[in-house]
Amino acid sequence: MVIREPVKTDPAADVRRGPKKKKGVEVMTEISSDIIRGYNDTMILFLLIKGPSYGYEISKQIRNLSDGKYIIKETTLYSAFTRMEKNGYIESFSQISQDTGKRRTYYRITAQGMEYYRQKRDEWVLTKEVIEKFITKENENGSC
Amino acid sequence: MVIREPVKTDPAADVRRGPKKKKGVEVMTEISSDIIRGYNDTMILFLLIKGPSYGYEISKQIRNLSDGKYIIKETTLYSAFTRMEKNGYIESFSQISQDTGKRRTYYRITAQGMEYYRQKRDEWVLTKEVIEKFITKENENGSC
DNA sequence: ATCTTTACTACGACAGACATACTACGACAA
DNA sequence: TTGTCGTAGTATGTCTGTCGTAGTAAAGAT
Repeated sequence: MVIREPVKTDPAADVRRGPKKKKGVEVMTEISSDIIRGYNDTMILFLLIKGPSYGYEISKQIRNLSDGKYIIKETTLYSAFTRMEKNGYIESFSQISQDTGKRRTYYRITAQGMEYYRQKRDEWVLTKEVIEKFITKENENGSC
Repeated sequence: MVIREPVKTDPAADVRRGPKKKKGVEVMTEISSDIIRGYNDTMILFLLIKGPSYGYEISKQIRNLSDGKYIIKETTLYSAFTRMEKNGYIESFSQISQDTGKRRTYYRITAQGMEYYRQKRDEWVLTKEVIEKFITKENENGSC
């Protein structure tokens, strides 16, 4: 019976918990989960259009494509997979990778998934327009 | 004791339930609550920067500024007010309007609210960049 | 007279993101 | 040989913002 100490024992903790906040002069602007919400699916589908992939790879690709600005949480990613498979947007299949020889769960996009992606893309264009009407460029707003 | 019929008796129901979906050839692309989530506060604050206002007016201004593309739900709006007041982003005061003579709850933005708005604005710029990396322009993506 | 607009409030449900924690295996270093 | 790192996940429960539903109430329009 070991009393859990506040020592970091789990090496993968950073990935799960997200990047450390830089405490310093400048406040690190981070992408909040509220705005990305609902677009995680879109990002995953975008990557699956290029071909089947699996969790860990998708995760890395999102990090890379966003220049490290957005790191998707593991739980968010895998729950997105489950949800999208249930909705028929993706299909899973198990396969042994040629390089590691280990079994992994791959996902491929379906026709419905493509359709959903296109819808989300159109919605994005609309939403962007609307939100930008409420965003001042730097400090151009007269009253402040 | 009246058994509730499925007849629409409430005239304000449209505002609460949002616009009717146009059933026809083209599928109406609507802004989903998932992407606007978290930016309702930002939109409200943006309008309050220009001066104190109240629920109904804010609601109309959002509809107008977005050319009717986004109609905020009443419950969303008023719960946003409550939340933001609790967070210190806005202050409320009751006042009788000159025109109608009726008492209304007005809100004004605080310094903290301005700070929050600026943060959200910066976050938006970042988020937009990231999401656009995952959005293909129309059908330019090679594999489809 | 009844409908519409204005101006709210209350309550509960839902869904996506997240925190926390755990498993398992191979590589490589101290 | 112990420990850390990278890989590749699963399980479970919490939080929060949005939304559906349902009221109240008074002034103005038809």
